[in-house]
Amino acid sequence: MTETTGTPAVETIKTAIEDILKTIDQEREREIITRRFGLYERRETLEQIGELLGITRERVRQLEKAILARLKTAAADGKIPAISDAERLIIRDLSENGRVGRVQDVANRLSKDKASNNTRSHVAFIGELSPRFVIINETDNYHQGISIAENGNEKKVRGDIDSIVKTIKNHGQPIDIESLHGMLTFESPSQIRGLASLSKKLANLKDVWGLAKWPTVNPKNIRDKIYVILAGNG
DNA sequence: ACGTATGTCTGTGCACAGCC
DNA sequence: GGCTGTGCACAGACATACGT
Repeated sequence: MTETTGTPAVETIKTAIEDILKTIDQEREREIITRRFGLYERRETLEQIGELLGITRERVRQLEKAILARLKTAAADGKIPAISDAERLIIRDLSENGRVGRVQDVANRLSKDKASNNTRSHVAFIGELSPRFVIINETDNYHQGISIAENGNEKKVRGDIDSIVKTIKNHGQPIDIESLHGMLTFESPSQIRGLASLSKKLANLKDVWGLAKWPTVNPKNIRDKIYVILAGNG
């Protein structure tokens, strides 16, 4: 296994993850967390971890829940100092980018390149533990996201995303971020951009946003692409 | 539409410690 | 010894996502 060194930000977050894991006494509990969140390798299911540990998937779920609750309390009480450096980095990044966005995009920016799966998992894990963030779980309609806690809970963020999708749908054609900002009541255009990036129903071309099914923002074949170029040239 | 994989909820049994 | 609370572990039922 080769160890590559990432950017200082990526290394800081990696160190935080290691320090958090050190606060878990039992080997078994560390295994559950690292494997469930894919902190070192790819994510594993409850079933796979249960098989490894010789317990049922349900017991793994119960343990995972209990461990996370413990870690969250410790993090909220400031008992995991290592987490604060990582928090600061993520908060700074989000503050510069609309206070909300895809976990993958945050990880990419911190990596100054396409982030590794590990780095993405690390960012998501910090987001899960820290009370300063809210994680938006991935579903059919949303990418995995991270938001500053002041933006509201997961449900609120999903509602905000939905309102942007609805506005674009009603508009009926691709629209730029500034125009959307004029039509909605979000604090900044970049917040709209961050929220919109979380929707799987939306796509953008040069910061002009539309429904993902519209070829004008999401050209799928050469005909669409030619159309977009011609339309762009008037 | 259907079967399969995965995750979640609920109820139950067992072991153990502390207390009377 | 009997009672009670707690933690651990499991099975079954159900919900949801996903692939065919």
